[in-house]
Amino acid sequence: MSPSSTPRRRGSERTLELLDVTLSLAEEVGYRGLTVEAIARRAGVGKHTIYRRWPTIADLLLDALSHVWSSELDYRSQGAIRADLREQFLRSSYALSHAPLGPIYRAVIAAAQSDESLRAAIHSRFLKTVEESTLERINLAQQQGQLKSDADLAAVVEVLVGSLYYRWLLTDRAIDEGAVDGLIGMFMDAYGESGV
Amino acid sequence: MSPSSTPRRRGSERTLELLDVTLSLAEEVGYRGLTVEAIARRAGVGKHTIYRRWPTIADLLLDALSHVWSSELDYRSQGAIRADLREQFLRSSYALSHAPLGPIYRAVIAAAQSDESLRAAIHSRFLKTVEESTLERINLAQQQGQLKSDADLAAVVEVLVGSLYYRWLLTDRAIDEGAVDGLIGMFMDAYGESGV
DNA sequence: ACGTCAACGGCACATATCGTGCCGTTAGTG
DNA sequence: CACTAACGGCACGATATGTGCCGTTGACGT
Repeated sequence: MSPSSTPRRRGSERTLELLDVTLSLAEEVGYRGLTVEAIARRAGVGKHTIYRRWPTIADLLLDALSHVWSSELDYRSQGAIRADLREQFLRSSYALSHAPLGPIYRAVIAAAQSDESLRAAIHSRFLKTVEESTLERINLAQQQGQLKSDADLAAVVEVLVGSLYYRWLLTDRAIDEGAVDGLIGMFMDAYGESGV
Repeated sequence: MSPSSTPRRRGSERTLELLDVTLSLAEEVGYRGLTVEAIARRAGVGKHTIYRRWPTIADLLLDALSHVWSSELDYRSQGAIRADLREQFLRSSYALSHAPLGPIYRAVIAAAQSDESLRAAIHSRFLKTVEESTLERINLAQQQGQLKSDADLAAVVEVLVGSLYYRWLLTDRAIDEGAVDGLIGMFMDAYGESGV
């Protein structure tokens, strides 16, 4: 055969290839297609090649999430707190609502409902990061006098993040600009220093 | 045989029996045991008897949820808004965190992540009720002058409910008195009329 | 250039679940 | 007492999981 057909066996390159196949499956068939069999089939790979790398499909999906999500997490931190939150929430919400991140994340969260340690893994690998970066950003705003100084911001962050995830996971309402503006408006009404 | 052994075939009584078996399975083996096969096996019933009543397991679980949840939804509405919210949130959180409601609800929510219409069904059958009854209670408080008159309470309710569900579904933090008091404290700080 | 060996693809297997079909039995109705 | 629908039990095909086996391939050291 000509060298055009893909050569086999490439160690860690195979790993990236499998992550890409996982992402493209999520693009095309969504949550339902994210099985070990389907991924192996599409990748032209034995199931062992997947199980050798990830003990369960959840671990694969967690890595696939990391692979696609890294650029979404950091705040730009350059403008007013209201504008920065708005941009960050809209960007995150867009990612949640579209392939490939949306279907994969949904699949992991669904699986986590029957696996407490997976729930903890999701929280420590993703949600904790979201909470912490948001906390840093509003802590900065508080230091700059844009927020009341007596607010318990750590608790506030959980409420902000929770509100978005609730809407995403459990309602059929979109996380649109109206929803984000409403949430941030509420936050600023409650904690913004008047006049900011 | 003596009449002591259960007679077969009882129409709508069988339906209630199946709901009870579903609840007891959730008690004992949790989320993982909630399969049609397992329920049929424990009930000593052919699978048809289940499929004849509910097109999918999700529909069965929705009915089982209704069966066990009806008494948890209504506010007592007799005290101060802060105390009423506290009691209601703690009661709901306890139900979410314990069998049989917790495992069944988790199973339905997991299934709903791959089924948009199921997500809508959950929202309209349960979450909408929760949101509405909470909204009614804090609307009453607003009319009684316990809350600021310009607050957008409908949006606030989504945030309150979302915060509890987020913690329940996606973190390993318990919804304890501290969490509830923190949430309500934030709500009252933001919207309570000073001195209430 | 050649050997070695782990990674690999392909296949099969045991197990579990889903949803459906069939059949003989049983309970409620007229 | 006969009729009929609901029923329990069983089997089936389809699909997924996780593991085992086998022959092949490619990267690496010598």
